[in-house]
Amino acid sequence: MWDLMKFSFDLHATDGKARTGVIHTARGDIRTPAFMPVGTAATVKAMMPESVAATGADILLGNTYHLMLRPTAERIDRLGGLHKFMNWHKPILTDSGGFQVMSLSDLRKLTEEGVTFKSHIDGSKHHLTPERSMEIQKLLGSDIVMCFDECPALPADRKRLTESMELSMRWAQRSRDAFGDRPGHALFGIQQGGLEEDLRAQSAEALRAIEFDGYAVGGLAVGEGQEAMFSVLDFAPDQLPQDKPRYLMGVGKPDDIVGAVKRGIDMMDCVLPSRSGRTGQVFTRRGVVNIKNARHADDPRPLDEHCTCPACSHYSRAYLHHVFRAQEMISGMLLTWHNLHYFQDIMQGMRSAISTGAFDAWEADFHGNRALGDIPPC
RNA sequence: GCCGCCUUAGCUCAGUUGGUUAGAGCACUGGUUUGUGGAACCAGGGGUCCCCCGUUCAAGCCGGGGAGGCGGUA
Repeated sequence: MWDLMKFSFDLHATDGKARTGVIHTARGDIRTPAFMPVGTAATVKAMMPESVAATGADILLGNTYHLMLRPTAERIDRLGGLHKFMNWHKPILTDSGGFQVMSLSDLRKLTEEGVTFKSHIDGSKHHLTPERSMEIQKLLGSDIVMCFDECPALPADRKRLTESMELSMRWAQRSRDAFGDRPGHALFGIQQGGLEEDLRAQSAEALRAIEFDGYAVGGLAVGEGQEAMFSVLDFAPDQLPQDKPRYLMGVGKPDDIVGAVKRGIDMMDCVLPSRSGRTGQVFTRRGVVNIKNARHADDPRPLDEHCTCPACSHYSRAYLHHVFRAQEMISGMLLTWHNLHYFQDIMQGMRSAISTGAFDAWEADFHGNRALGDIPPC
C-alpha cells in the first residue's frame, strides 16, 4: 500500500527518442506523452471538469500566482484543497509562480530572496519566495509541485541568462529543502539556460545533484520561435535523467508538441487550445481554422468530419460561426472542447504509435494531413 | 404656416479662427495568441462631407437657394 502512494514513472516503450509510459500518483495514473490543459484560476475556462476528463486529459495545471491572490491558498486549504474545490479528482500539477516573474515583469521586484509582485487585481503587494511557493502548492494539495524559478524572456544576452539560471538553481535547492518529504507528491526541477547548450548542461547537472521526481525544460516558447526551440530540444532532454518524466513547460501548437515528443519530452501544457477556443481559433487535423471567417457562414459541414467531439458531432461550421459572432457562451464551450479533444487525440495517437514502433509513420501522416490545408469553402 | 435644430463611412457621431491625403467607436475583411493579467489584441477596406450656386489662393466649415429629417408652436 505504501508503494501505491509513491510517485513513480514507468517507461513502457521508446521509438527513436520518443517515449511512452505511465506516471503513477496517489490521485491516479498519467499516460505519457501527456498534454495538460491549463486551469489557472481553478477552472479550465468554459469547461466542466467532467468534460475535460472526457477529452482524455489525465492531469490539469493550476497556478500558484493566481490562486494565492484569489481566492488565496489558505481559503482553498480550509475548503478541503484544490481538487475538491474545483471538483477535479485526478492529478493536478501547479506552476510555481515563476512564469509570472516574466509575464508580469512591469509589476515586480526581483532579489536573491524572491520576488515582490504587485497584484494585477487590486495593486496589493505580495511576496513570493521558493519557501512560500512550496507552502502555497502544499496548501493547494498539488500532486506535482514545480520549483520556484525565474524565466527570462528571449532574446536575452549570455550574462543575463547565466545569472538567471544560477539564481534559479539556488532557488531549486531552496525549493527542494522547503518541500520536505511528502509521499505521493512530486517535486519537479526546472532547467534554464536559454538557447545556450553549456548553460543548459550546467543547469541539468545542478538539478541532478539535488534530485527531483521529474525535470522540466523551462524558458522555452518565450519568443524564440520553433526552429530555435527545437534546436534546444535536440540536446536538452538528453541532459536530463532518462528514468524520470521530462516536462516541456508552456508548449505548444500541435506541431510543436509532436516535435517535442519526437525529441524525448513526456509532458506538456499550454493555454492555446483553451484560449484559442474562446477567440475563434480552431485546431484540426488539417491545420488551423478561424471560425469567425465569413467563409463558414453558410457551411453545413462539421469542423472535422473525423472528430468525435460534441462540436463536430452535433454542430455545423455555420452554427459555430454564428454563435461566435453573436458572442454566445456556447461558442467558447464548444470550441474549447474541440481543441482539447483534438490535442488529446494527438497525444493518444503518439502513445499508440510509439508503443508499436510506428512513430515515424504516424508523424508523416500528421504532417501530410496538415499539408492538405482546411477543406475548401462549399 | 411660422420658429429652432439637424444632414460627414453600412450605423452612431467628432471635426478648432476656412489651410497637408476628412477622423473615432461599432460593423465589415483578414491576421495574431505557447508554464492564461487576455471573451483579448493588431492590421486593412470603406466617404460625391444632402444637392446647386456663390465668396476665396483655398470651403465639411462662410453666404444664398433648394431637398429631407426631428422638435416646438398656432
